[in-house]
Amino acid sequence: MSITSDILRGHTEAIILAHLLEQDSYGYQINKDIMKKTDNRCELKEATLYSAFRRLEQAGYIRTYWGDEKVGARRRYYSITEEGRRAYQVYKREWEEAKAAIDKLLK
Amino acid sequence: MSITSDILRGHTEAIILAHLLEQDSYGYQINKDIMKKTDNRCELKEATLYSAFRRLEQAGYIRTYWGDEKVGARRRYYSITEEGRRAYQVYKREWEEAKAAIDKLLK
DNA sequence: ACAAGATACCTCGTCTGTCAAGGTATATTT
DNA sequence: AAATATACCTTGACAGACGAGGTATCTTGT
Repeated sequence: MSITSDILRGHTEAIILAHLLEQDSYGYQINKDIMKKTDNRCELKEATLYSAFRRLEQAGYIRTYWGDEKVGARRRYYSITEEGRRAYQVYKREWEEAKAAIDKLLK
Repeated sequence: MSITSDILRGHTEAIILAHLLEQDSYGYQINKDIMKKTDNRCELKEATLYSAFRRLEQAGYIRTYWGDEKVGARRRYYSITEEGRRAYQVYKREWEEAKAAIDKLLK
């Protein structure tokens, strides 16, 4: 069973930042990683992903640069900024709180 | 800190059903209960609540009737149906899965 | 007596994130 | 030569949340 987008909603940015915390990456790869890590239960659709990238960049949480692939399609890499790291900590704490609250409500 | 609506989104219906599992209730009361149970961290806004009621009724998960208050404002009560109970179990399982998945993604 | 606040219901229109559908280009496999 | 995988992107529609507004009743403080 896959996880509905309404449940994932609001976590997209945190999920992306969490990935960039480990290492710089690019859209296609991030997408694949998320699916793999969750046994295909979470899938961020491309359009969703790219709009999240725009928001994160706008907010100054990520920076972007083009990879220098000699071969194959070009890749746009993303890296997390200091501000992004701080934002991630907030997202993370929000998640912990939300988790506790929802657990209390869904007995 | 309060929980953003984007994080709560997708759980509204489950939260309402969970309440009706315990006992029949009405909008205003449900709203208060949710806030109390979560120390004011979760607040479903009225408009949100009522639109969820409409959806749940449409889906056949809840039934509604007017209370017979002799005094005070009239109350519209909601009660969960058998179908609603089954739906709740699905919502609940979805939540457990989503929780596990997001926990994996937000290290 | 009157105002303010709490209880209780509701609707309309706006906003925002998701995503289906469409597009481009390159490399590899059949 | 066609299909598949990699890799990027945009547009427009949709759905859920909610701010702002409304109605009516009862209680409390002054």
